[in-house]
Amino acid sequence: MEEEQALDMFGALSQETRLRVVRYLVQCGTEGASAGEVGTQVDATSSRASFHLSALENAGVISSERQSRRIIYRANLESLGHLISFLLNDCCDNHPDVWACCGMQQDCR
Amino acid sequence: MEEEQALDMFGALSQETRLRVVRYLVQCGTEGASAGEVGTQVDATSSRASFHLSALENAGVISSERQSRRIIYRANLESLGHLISFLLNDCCDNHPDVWACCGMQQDCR
DNA sequence: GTTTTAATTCAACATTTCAAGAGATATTGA
DNA sequence: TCAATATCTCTTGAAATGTTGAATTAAAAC
Repeated sequence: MEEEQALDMFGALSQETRLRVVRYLVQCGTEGASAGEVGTQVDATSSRASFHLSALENAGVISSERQSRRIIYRANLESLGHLISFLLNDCCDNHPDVWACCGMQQDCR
Repeated sequence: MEEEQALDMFGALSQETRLRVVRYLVQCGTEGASAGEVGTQVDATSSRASFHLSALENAGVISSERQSRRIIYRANLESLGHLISFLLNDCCDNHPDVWACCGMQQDCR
């Protein structure tokens, strides 16, 4: 993963409402959820939800698809995985202590 | 890990200079590095380095220790590990697809 | 075509963050 | 104590971010 995208993703995840959105969308799985549903779930007005959804989409954390009059958002599990990999490998240099704090053995890859 | 600390850590990591600081400090290992060294390494003025170092310390990403006239900073590998664990478990609900993108098998814990 | 629903965009404002430099504080050694 | 070194704090101004409500676009139903 490019450093630039990692920075964008960290920025996207560093906001309470957006983190709640991500969690909710991960729960929703492949079904995803419409902008309206997401807004209701995270207790945000429609414009606020829209603002944060597009911030998350720009950072690559989630993706969207139009389905008739609604727009369905889904968590982008692939890029979230890549972000974790970036943290673990690029930033933390694959350090055993970091692995240990994740509850993993280093030889499990 | 508390959500609040995760938010703080994501915010701390979402800035280019600070991410560079973290990477450098991880490289330095238990030895750590002084504020001056870090500033030189990441090409920042002393006040800027100090500003970002304290932001990182407040977020719990790094820790510091005074050694006579210098202050030695070290990466906090434990909290970085916890952050990864938070992403993997709390946010991504331990989803197999996320594990796959990290290059790991799910049964390796 | 008009209305309804879903979502986005825009403008305004407040808040936060960042960079740079000047000055303050703490530690050491002469 | 005084000078030198290392680091932090404060201030300033510029830029980015977050919230709100109103206006706008898009699709569907009548």
